[in-house]
This record gives sequence, structure tokens and C-alpha cells, in this order.
Amino acid sequence: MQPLEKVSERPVSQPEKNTKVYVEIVRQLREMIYKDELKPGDKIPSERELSERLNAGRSSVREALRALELLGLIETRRGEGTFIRDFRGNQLVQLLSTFILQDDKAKQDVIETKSMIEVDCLYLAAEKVQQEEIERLKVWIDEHNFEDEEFFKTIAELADNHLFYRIWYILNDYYNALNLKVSPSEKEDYQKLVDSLATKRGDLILERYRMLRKMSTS
Amino acid sequence: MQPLEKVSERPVSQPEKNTKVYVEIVRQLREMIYKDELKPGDKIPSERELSERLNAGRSSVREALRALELLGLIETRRGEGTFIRDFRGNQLVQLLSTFILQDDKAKQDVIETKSMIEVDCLYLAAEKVQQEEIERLKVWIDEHNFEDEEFFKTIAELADNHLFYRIWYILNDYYNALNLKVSPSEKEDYQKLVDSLATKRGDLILERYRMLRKMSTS
DNA sequence: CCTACTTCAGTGGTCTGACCACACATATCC
DNA sequence: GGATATGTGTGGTCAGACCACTGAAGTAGG
Repeated sequence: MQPLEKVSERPVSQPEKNTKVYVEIVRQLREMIYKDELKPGDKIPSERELSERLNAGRSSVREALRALELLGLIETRRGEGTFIRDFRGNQLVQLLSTFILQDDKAKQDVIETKSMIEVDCLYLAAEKVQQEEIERLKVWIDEHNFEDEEFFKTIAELADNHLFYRIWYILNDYYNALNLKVSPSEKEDYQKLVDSLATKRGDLILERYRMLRKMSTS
Repeated sequence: MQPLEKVSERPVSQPEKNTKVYVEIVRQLREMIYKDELKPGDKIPSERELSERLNAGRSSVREALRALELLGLIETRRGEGTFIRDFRGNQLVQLLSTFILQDDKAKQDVIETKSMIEVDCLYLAAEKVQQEEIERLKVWIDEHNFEDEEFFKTIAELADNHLFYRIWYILNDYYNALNLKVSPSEKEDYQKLVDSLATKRGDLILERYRMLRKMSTS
């Protein structure tokens, strides 16, 4: 034990900022995750240890952790610990949408944006995908009954762009939260769309996408 | 009662067991806001009052409030109170991406994504913009020395889609953070690009954009 | 009467310490 | 060896104590 000196201890290491402690802790956590290269599933230090290491009260640490939990970035299991979470939309979008999206314009924006992001993902997938993967995808379409979002999730993955994937994922959650769930189209339309990827022709892909979505070809 | 509830994993039938207090408080708050028709700027009850009314500890109330604050849904002012925030925007992407975006490939993804988002914005702008605004933009190009990002910020605004605007804005921030600042192109190229908007021809816009960015026309 | 100042109640911000419920590893017992 | 107790560590929650700050009520001075 250390001698209990009562030196003037500043909360956390931060030069006289107005930033709240819990925000600072969020920042530190992000840094920690980055520096230690923590991946989804990894464990982060316990609340008590963080409280000590960051020189803050446990309640402040908890405020930060709870916020991150609600964001879906971490996961806590009583008796075990706190873990980095594999990102998923979780309740967050649900939460936000019930709070936010009464606005009709916002709703329209979601629809519009999702559609365009999907096309972007299709373009990227067309550039990057191997013929072999296209074949596999076609077989998958044939052999499974799937939701529309499963298909585009696959496309977003094939696009091999983490940012686009995240963006699409979020938009899709919004979509669902708005009760705009897309009903699956005909398998034939999916097949045609996938075929168009092989051609790597942007205009054709766009046309097939619009066909699938039954949009006008404006 | 509440037709909004979609219910995923919390059968409200037995609210005791598996629900953390702070999550329940978030739920109650949402309900309260909905029932009392609270709008941005309105004040919500103090932490102590909530703690009493909801029969929970103040720290639990705070965990809920801090989470909502980090989400940008509420705003707290010491000595004054807690207020509903004007959150028409979607800072979701912002929050998540500041946390995510760490790996090496991320840099390449940013470049790729920004480029495609810009094209999307151009398409949208082309659809929505008035001839008069195009003229004004052309004059502006002529009469000002501007940064590339100023130009595309304008385009993103003209696209009239808040989501795209946010996404572009964030990507641009990352771009700068990664020292990838785009040097302004020739005014002539901007002019040609803007001209292409008037035609509303996607292929032409894309071509002009690639010319501006000196990308191959693959 | 009207300013200018003081006071005070209310609010968020933070910390501490105390329990509880639970998970897991260890030691113990049969 | 396998089943069972036990111990330690973890998150979950609460209560209470200060602090810093705001705004309004109250007060003193002009």
C-alpha cells in the first residue's frame, strides 16, 4: 500500500478540459483498443481496474461503458467481464429511429441512400469479385430461400470495403426500423443481377438493379 | 398502448429479470418523451426526480442519460438540467466510424468510398438541382479560388440528402486526417463537370468526374 | 422605486463504499 | 475420477457525500 498522500489529484490525465470524465474515458478506451489491437471478442480491463488506471471513479467508468454498450460497441457479461463486440446494428438503430425519424424527409433520405449505396457495392463487387465467387453466389441463390437483405449483405461483403459494409449495415437497420422491409424479389432477377456483375458493365448492373427493385429506369 | 414497440428480445411480460435498469430507463424515457410530446429544447426531469419516479438509483439514471448524451439525443447543462436535443442529423455514422476505422485497409477504403459517394452526390444533385443553381455555381467557380473540398461540399448540399451529406463530410474529414488532401483541379474541369449535371446523364457525369480526378476511365 | 449585490435552492458531475448476483477456477470430499 | 463446496473476480445497483455551476429570490443601497 502507498502512504495516503492527499496530493491534488486531477481526474484523469487531461489538461484542464471541460470535457466530462466519461467522455474522456471513451476516448482513452478507443485509444487503448487501437494501441493494443483489440479485436472483437477480446476482453477489456475490468471496471475497477480501469477506474484505477485512469484515475477516475468507477461510476464514471461505468457511464462510459454503458454508453458504448448501448452503441453496441462492447458487450458485458456479469461475472465474466466486458468484451469488444463484433459490430452489429443491435438496438441502437431501433432506439435512434424511434427517437428521431418522424421526419418524412429523413425517411426518404434513408430510402434513397440505401439504394445508391447498394449500387455502389454492386459496382465494387463487380470489380473485385472472382468468377468463381459469382458461380458460388448463383448456386446459393438457387438453393436457398433468402431474404433480400441477406443477398445485399453478401454483396456488401464482396465489395470488400469495410466502410461501405458498415454504412450499408446501418442503413439496412434503419430500413427495418422504419418497417420498410424489402420483400424478396424473384430469384430470376437476382440471377440476372449477378450475371451482370460478371460483365463489369456499370450501366447493365444499374439496369438490372432497377429491375430487381422495380424502379423506373429514369 | 404503444404500437411502436417492435420487441426483439425483451418480452415485457416479465420485466424483472434480464433487463438492466439503465436500459429500462432508456425505454421509459422514450415513452415519456413520446407521451408528453416533448420536443427538442424541452427540459426533462432532473436526475434525482427520475431516480425517484422510476424507483432506481441515481447512478443508473445517469448511465442511461450518459448513453443518450453520447448518442446525441439529449444535452445536459450543469446547473440547469437535461434537455432534448435537436438531433435531426444522423451522427450515428460519425460515432461508429470514429471507433471503427483503424486497420490498414481502411485508408484505401476511405479513398474508394469518398470517390463513390461523391459520384452519388453528383447524381443526386443532377436530379434535384435547378438550372438557376447550376448557373450560380458556374459563376462561383469562375469568381473564386476554392479548395476541392469546398466544391464537393456544395455538391453534397445540392444533393439534398442529409445522410449523404453527413457521410461525405465524415469521409472528407478522414481524408484530411490521412493527409490525402485533394489539390484543386483546373477550373475548366469543374466547369465541365457542372455542365454535365445539367444533362442529367449519369455516364457523362461519371466521365467528367473521372477526368477531374484524373482517374482512368475503366 | 429601481438597480446591484448576496444568498440559496436546484441541478448536473464525480467519487467512494457498500452490497448483490453471477461465472469460473480451485480445492475439497466422496 | 467425478461431484461438490468455496473463493475470487466481475458486472449491477444503490445510497450518500461533496463539488461547481445556474438562476431566481431576497436584500441592501442608491
